[in-house]
Amino acid sequence: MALVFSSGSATSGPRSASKILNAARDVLSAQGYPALTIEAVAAAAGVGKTTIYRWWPSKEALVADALAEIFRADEIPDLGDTHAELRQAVDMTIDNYTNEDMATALPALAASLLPHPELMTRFRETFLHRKRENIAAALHRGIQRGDLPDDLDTDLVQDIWAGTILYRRLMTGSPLDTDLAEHLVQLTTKAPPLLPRRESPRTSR
Amino acid sequence: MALVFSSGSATSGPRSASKILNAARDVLSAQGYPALTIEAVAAAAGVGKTTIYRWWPSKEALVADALAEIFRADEIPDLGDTHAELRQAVDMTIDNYTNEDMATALPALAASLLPHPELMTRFRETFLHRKRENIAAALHRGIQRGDLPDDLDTDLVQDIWAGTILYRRLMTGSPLDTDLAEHLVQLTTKAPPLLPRRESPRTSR
Amino acid sequence: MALVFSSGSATSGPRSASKILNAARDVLSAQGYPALTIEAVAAAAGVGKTTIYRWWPSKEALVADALAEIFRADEIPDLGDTHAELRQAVDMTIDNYTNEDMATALPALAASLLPHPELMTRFRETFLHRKRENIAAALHRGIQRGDLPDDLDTDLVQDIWAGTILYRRLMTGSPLDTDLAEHLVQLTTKAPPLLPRRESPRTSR
Amino acid sequence: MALVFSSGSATSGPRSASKILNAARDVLSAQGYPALTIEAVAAAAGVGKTTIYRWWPSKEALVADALAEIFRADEIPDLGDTHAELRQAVDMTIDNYTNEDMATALPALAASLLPHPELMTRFRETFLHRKRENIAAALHRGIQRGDLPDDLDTDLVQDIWAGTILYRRLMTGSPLDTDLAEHLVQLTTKAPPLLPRRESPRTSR
DNA sequence: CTGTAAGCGAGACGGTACGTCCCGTCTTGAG
DNA sequence: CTCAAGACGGGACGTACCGTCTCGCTTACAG
Repeated sequence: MALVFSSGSATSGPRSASKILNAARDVLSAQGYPALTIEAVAAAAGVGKTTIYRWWPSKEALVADALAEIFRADEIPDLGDTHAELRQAVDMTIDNYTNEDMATALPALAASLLPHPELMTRFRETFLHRKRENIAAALHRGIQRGDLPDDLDTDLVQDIWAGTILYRRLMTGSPLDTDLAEHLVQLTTKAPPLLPRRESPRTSR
Repeated sequence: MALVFSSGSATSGPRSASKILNAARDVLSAQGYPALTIEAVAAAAGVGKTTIYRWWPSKEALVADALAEIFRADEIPDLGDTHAELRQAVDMTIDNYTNEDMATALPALAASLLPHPELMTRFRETFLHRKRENIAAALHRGIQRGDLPDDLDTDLVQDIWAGTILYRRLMTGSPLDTDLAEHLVQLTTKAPPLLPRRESPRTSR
Repeated sequence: MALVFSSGSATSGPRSASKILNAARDVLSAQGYPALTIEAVAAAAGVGKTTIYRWWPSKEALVADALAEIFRADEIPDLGDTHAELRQAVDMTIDNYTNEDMATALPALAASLLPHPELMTRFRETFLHRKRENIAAALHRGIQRGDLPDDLDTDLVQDIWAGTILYRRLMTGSPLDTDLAEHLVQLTTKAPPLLPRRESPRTSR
Repeated sequence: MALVFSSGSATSGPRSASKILNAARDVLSAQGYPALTIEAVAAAAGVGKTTIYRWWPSKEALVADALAEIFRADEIPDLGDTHAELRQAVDMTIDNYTNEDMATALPALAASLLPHPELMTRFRETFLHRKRENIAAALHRGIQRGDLPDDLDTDLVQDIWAGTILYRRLMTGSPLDTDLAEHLVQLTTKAPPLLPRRESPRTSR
């Protein structure tokens, strides 16, 4: 993922981009988000502040690029097993939020982008789009196999998955364990829970 | 809700507490979270900075108290209709995150409290505990009525509800409409998706 | 001379004014005018930059006040001896420009004020007015005694004295010794003025 | 005058020397000395910063060369009239300091060179030496004609002339008019010198 | 002709200082 | 005696230039 928040053209990227992004993550891990100042990153990277400001318009953009590099959005391989694939999808999301830096910084980042719709859009595309596409592909395979309902709302499924995980991380502090993962998967596969406008087809509790 | 983040004894509350908390919300609404500085609140409240620092140890504590006053955690009345009660619970959560100030400031607040477990605990108790108790009461009524499974994981239900709503507000920007509310309610009432620790009874994957 | 370039009211002057002005002169002496930065003065004074900027609008104003405190503008006592009084006047001027800090910083200061007529006016009044008044008083005593011509242009006399001294200090580097002082005095009192090393007071050319 | 402050050999001068020196004066006239930065000159000259640094070691050296090109140091022609020749000498000095750029930049330049004796020496030679030689020649003609005292201190005369003019320009802001010029000339030739607005009473040249 | 190296424009780079904003603490003066 | 007003030491902001450093691109001379 190539510096989508940097203002540099794709080709003439900053010479010290990786030095800077690594330093940003180092500072984040070592001292936490509040200590993640541009000056601290510049010092940690052995770089002038100017160089950072030359390529990233704000701390937010820098953090976004730094996190984007470690945000997992893997393709889900076709395992022939819908349940296994969905577990892999959920586990990937859990991984993303279990990562200390990500959990610390992502919500702060999202919160600080909220008032800037244009940046928010870039943020969504960078962080979420690819991941959601990949998971949607797995869900569609499940539908074609007949393991999932035809009219499954793949966006809602993903909102529930990621939302629940984020919420536990951010608000309740409940554990993100295999139990949770399994629950979230079964939420999709079992019964008719996520079918829009249906009269519970195969449901006979 | 009484100033749980303030360091003052419950009785000898600050004389200008409400002036200050109102000013905090005014600044938040008018100029956004980044502009919500102690100095700005003091100026808006016509109060010395000292007075604010006397009662709240940090900007976070002040914001927490300011938000706590407008965070809805109503008791769900016994309507005799499980579905209606659950909709009321979900709608209340949606209301909380639809409020502009809340949506702006709550995630930022939570993110900034993450590294301070002790404050985080206070935060959870203040904001979530009462609301969750009230919703749990409604869920238990549903269980007793036989409308919901005996072993429903009421915590997980609430994590899913609030998580999905927060996630859409914070990350995807998708609408929080009645469709979503209905989906979230049906997720709980229909089929067996949210039963904890089961060996997926009638499922042959 | 009380902080004429500071923006504080005369009464509520900065608490750390003298600490700051001393630090400014220390930095000037130790490291020279180019190193005389606001940050360096703040550090040397053990003071925040803010405190300096609160009271002085610019480095120039600060330097002006710092120099004003050591700029000599003494009253010339009535010695009954015109020649002695004028020597005292010239010596005072030489003293001012012999002082290393003054010689270094005054011309730089004046040069940097040139484009700001309003500041330049304040500068003139602060630095020159009192001194010139005092010297003019001595000159007028000389006129009344009949030692100096009735229509002596006291401004021009002073411009010549100070100008020659400044010019030597700034441009030619020639020494500012008693010879020069005597020449400058005799320029006013006697003719012909520009003969080197002579005793011959009223020597017919 | 050939780039005495440039570090290039006289022969292999910079191709764009005049472009750069003109640009320097343009910036000086248009935006003042504080805005006279290397980057601004480079931009105005359509030249890379490197090119400037290749030939001039510092901003001071560049400014010195730029000013040297417009600093008047003409030979005083033998007019057969001492008074007229001296007026020409004084007028030339006044011209030099009446020029807006010169008055702005020369004192700043001299002040900034003060702590660098080696550069200061080069500066004096470049700017002053030729001019002083030429004026000294005129003074010597006056001595030979018997219009000036045999033992006139030609250096002191020039220090007084230039010093008074510089001082008025830099410090008092008094006008540099023909009255002043005449006074300064008469200071050398006659006594008593410092009477204002006289019709040269005892003067029958 | 043509290669090749010096001179050049452009501007990235590590830095320093700027002047501002806000922090959290301390001091003062009016009611 | 309280408390608004705000001075204080400090840290980070985002900007402007500094002087150094690659980059390719002329361009002019040597082969």
